Amino acid sequence: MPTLERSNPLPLYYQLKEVLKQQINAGHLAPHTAIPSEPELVAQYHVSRATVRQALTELVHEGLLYRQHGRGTFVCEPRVQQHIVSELNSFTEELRKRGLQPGGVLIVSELVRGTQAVREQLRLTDEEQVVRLERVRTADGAPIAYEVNYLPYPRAVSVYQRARETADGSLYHLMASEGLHPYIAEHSFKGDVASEREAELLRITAGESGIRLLCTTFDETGAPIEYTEAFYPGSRYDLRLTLRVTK
Amino acid sequence: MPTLERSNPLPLYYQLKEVLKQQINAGHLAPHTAIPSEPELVAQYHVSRATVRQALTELVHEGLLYRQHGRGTFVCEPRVQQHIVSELNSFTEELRKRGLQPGGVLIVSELVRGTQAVREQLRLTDEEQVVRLERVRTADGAPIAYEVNYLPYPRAVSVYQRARETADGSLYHLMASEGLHPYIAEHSFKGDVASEREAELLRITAGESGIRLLCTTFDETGAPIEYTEAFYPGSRYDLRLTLRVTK
DNA sequence: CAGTGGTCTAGACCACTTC
DNA sequence: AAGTGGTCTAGACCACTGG
Repeated sequence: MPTLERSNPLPLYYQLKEVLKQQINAGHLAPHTAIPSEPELVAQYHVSRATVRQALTELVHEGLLYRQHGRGTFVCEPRVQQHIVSELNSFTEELRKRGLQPGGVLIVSELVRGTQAVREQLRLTDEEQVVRLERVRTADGAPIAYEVNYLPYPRAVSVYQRARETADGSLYHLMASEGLHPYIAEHSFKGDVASEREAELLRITAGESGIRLLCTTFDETGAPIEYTEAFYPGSRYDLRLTLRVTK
Repeated sequence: MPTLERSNPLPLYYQLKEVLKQQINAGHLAPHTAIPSEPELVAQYHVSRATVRQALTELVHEGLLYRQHGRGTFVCEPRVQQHIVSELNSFTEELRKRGLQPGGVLIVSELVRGTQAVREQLRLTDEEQVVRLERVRTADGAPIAYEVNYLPYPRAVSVYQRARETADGSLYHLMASEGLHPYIAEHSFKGDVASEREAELLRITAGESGIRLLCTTFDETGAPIEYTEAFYPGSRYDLRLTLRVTK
């Protein structure tokens, strides 16, 4: 059994979380089996019950454990933790999970005024400009999605300067390295058909059905930091989400 | 300032949550303004700091507050709390929010063996049966979605017996009243076109584009309790999700 | 009944932000 | 330096589950 290090700068509850996560992922704790009780964890790891409970409560929120009053704490089935995030916010990670090589082509990177819809989403005045990135996302080299991203200028000036890096990487990773941290993402989408330009870039026929996605992301304070318009052909890509319902 | 009742069977941290929620929703606490500090709340409500922190931590998880180390705790902007849930799991509530009258027509309610896909999702053997509900969902009387729900039999026998109630109400509400509580929902969807049967029921033309949705819901223990196949015409319905990204 | 998680207290020290 | 949230302790009593 691993021990927690008090000399470690990481908090004890966090270290305990990592130990439990590791045991779950390694298969030492099978789904629906009980983990040690709270008093047992207190004794095993020499921490207070409050510290144990902080670790367990967060793991419950993250969907790795569930509690039953009077019975114990149990391991959840491994259904794709935080799939929502990896799916819609880090397209590249999701593809890697599926064994596909993520990539992309940066078609246009420019500074524009933006349409009214874009300015509204990013809460910009008519004078302010936006960074506009137009991309085709690929998996194993094959085009799978058409995507246009808008970011507020000059806040995202460094993303504009390093736009080429988004072609084969994730825009969200680039944004994070520039201090732009998505916290909430609002998606709206509907069934739609490909425009002629999209069909040409995705090598499909115009009018083919797919998903039209609009997404605005906000930082922790609710300030909009990015807006995306995208088209996913139905024949190429299954979106897959896991939504955790709060009781 | 409201006070917390120690004679109230509801926990103190829960009462405090409700008080703060009410103040936020009533507009007494504007977005991005700081709420009282933790020591202040301790003094105001005569509870320990741990109790205050439990209330605040849950409100942060629910997206009503955000914390900044060394600065304070602030009110989030009111972006559709738990929109994921209301949108995809309680269709009727979502429509009401939009000022539309939700309704539906129960076309078929039957006990069948189910296709292989259905039995796999619900983890049933070849012998076990499923409850199959075929519905058209409506808003202000106009058809907006075609939906087929499958539930394990005999666990969901009471849903089968009361199937008519799902026509104008929510299946999830009926399930809840029968002890079936969705905890996780897995959705997959893609752009697709309407079949002839769907087109007829939805009064659109066959081949019109829309979203094909597959959804499996699980209870707290990870046991599958419901499986849905649905089609939303693109011309009738914008799905709208709010995803909260965990840091 | 014993064991589990659920709630709560009254402290303590620390890291971070602001002035 | 003062105030904020972040972490942690060592207790306590309660409600629920199971044998």
